[in-house]
Amino acid sequence: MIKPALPKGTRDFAPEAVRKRRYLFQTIQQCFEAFGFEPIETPAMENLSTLLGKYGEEGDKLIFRILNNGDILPLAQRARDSRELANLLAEKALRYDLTIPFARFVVMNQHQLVFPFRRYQIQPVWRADRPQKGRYREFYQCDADIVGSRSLFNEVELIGLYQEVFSRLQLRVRIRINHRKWLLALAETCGNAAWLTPITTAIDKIDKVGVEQVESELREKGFPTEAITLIRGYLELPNTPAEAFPAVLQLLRHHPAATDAVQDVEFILKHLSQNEPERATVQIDFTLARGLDYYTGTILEVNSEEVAMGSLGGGGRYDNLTGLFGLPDVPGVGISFGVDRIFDVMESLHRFPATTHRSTQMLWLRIDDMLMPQILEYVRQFRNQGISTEVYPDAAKIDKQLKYADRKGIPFAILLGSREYAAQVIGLKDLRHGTQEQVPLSQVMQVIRQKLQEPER
RNA sequence: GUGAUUGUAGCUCAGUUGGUUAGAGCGCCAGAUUGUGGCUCUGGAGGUCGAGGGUUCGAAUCCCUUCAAUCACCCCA
Repeated sequence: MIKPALPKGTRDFAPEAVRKRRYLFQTIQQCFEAFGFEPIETPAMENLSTLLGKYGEEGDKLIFRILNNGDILPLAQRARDSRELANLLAEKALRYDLTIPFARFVVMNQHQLVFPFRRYQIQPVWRADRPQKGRYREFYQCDADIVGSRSLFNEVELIGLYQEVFSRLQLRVRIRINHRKWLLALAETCGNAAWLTPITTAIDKIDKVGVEQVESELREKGFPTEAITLIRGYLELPNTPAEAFPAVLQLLRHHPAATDAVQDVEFILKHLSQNEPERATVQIDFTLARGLDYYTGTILEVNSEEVAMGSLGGGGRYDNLTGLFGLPDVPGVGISFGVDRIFDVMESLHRFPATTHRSTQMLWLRIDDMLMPQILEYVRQFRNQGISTEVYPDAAKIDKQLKYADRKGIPFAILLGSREYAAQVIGLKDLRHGTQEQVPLSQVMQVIRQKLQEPER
């Protein structure tokens, strides 16, 4: 016997979880559609070469590779080390995110698409990460991107989209915004543009480890004292727009990139809707880094205000994503929703609406098989009316049948046995209140339909 | 890739310095009630104590190895 088990970091979803997840997908999808985004889908697997090198060195390690079919031994023998071996034996890989496959899609379909192209995509992605809280090896992303436009109104739109979705889900979140050009200007002001990556990965940790740790990490990596002083100043920048913009410009000595970034972020904040106070707040966070190498402008990240959890979504602007696939000068900006984490947050806050539970509305009990033809006919009629209906299949005791209805949360059970038939009625039992009434056979459809429309008490 | 913690019934967990036949609650099945769920009562089924090895007269308990899960780091949604 094989012990039943799942691969690490993957999950089954029971009926209730699927209903709740669908609620999230539907909410997000409705918002995407309301904002005029169009759906696309791409394959679960891509050519390995499409994905390699797009997510940084760490990212490459986390790509799930698909072993080639056929006789792999001769190929394997040509490899000189395990890295080469891996690339020889796998030509395909599972997609790591939705953005790179989207870039490939845009290049391959560039002549058919209408630009600026707004697309959304809701599909699973796979990462060979070690799983932990809020982190899975198979999870869904819901992406919305706008490509073919440099306008900052796109950023304004996408932030509005975040606000709309989380407002509909009744989750309190904080949207943080930063700009890659500030980080670039910081690196250059420190003396070396190549320091961008070590600086950003170091300061990204500030929330967790604090300023001291960040500084000691930089010192260990051999950063000069002046650079560390500058970075400390950067970390201590105020975050209200009125103070932040002059301060960052002064700190970075009016570096042209820093000036660009100030203009961009100022523009975006100015155009965000101001008169809806219940919406998620947007705040400048100079320490927000985000790993993915392709971002060049604005970067965004969403966090719950209510539950400690990794980010619920993120995104940013990339000015040359399709350039990697031979189509230069297609700027874009996009955001992603992490449904699996949003699910965990909603679940821990019991924030799913009650309507996600119910499925079957009524159960017809199997009491007297002589009457089953008639029961099946009623069932057919109710189903045609869109009322979700079941018949208990086994000739079990009534209490077992009722227990089934109770456990499944079915609100109504209907008894039609020989006694009822003799009186030309059915027994209509309301499981929620424990009441039962008799309804004449001639009025069954009418009375029950009315019952189901009554508001729940 | 690195580190820590935990593995006992379907689930959540007890289990004494190593000592007889490993327990509880919940759940499941049956009965009390041959046509009425939830509540109650009675009874029953269900265990390779994660796996393998070692120490011992004797191991769920001590030691070693291994596997798995969880959490944290790195990184990320």
